[in-house]
Amino acid sequence: MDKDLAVFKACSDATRLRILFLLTERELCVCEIMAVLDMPQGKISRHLAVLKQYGLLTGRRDGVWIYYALASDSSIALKYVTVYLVSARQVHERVLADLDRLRGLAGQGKICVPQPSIAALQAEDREDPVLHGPALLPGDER
Amino acid sequence: MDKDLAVFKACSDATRLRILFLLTERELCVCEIMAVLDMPQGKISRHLAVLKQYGLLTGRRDGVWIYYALASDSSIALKYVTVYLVSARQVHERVLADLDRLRGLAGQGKICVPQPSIAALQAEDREDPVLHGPALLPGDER
DNA sequence: TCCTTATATTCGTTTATTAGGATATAAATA
DNA sequence: TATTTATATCCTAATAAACGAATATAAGGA
Repeated sequence: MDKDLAVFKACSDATRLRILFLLTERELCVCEIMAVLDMPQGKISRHLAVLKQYGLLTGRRDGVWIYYALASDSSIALKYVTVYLVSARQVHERVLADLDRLRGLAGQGKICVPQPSIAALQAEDREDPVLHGPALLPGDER
Repeated sequence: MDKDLAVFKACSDATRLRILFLLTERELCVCEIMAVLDMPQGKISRHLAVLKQYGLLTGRRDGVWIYYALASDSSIALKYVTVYLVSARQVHERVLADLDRLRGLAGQGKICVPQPSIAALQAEDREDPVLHGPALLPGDER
């Protein structure tokens, strides 16, 4: 029961819930989540740590970036929460807005790089500064 | 989204989660929950108030007793939580023990009265129910 | 090696939550 | 009306959670 309890605790914060909804779209790195939610880096990182600690997320490092994704079925509660997320994401205004913003960011290539390993190789071949985008320092607000 | 958030907050406490599991069995009055969980009355009442305030429970007064029951579908999250409760109640050791204890109590008739409606009928025989004032339920404003 | 970037973590403070104990209220009954 | 029972609420201390700001770490590249 403790694992289930942890899942509910993880979901009982507005920021974390928004992050979970975003991750129903695809795996995301921290800077993407920061950009969509418009929140400082430390805050996002802390919440991601909580979500991961409670077993809702997995993290995978790819170079400098760390991509987070929804964990699958680490507890009974998580199974149902996942189904909830996929279902409710099409209903809540705020979630829809967040997802729109996420897709918008991806199109402009301003934040991070969708496939960092490939992009890094391409960047070496041609000199395209737009791909790298503006520096995003911890604590930057937009 | 706020309603869903409230549901997760409501579920993110061990005592409240146990109460919710108990209520998958049937509606219960406070003293039954007290007896099963072996916790002081004020604590149980407070948690029930939280659950009701967050929309997870309904309360109905029957004489001196107030019976609480799971609310149905007051939000998207609650719908999925309810399905979770019914599914997970057969899995978690502690929940199984709680449910056993609940059934044991009912058999002995020591706590409250198993069929409150009968007690209400008995009361109606002697006195005109119209004379009774409106019931005060937790969370109601005076 | 040094610098930059992305991310994590620590620190101190503020703001919820929770619990225990005491008290209040509502209904039933004598 | 007074008493008893079931339940709700209030008060205060203890605990946990969240935040902003600052600092630390880890990887990549010059």
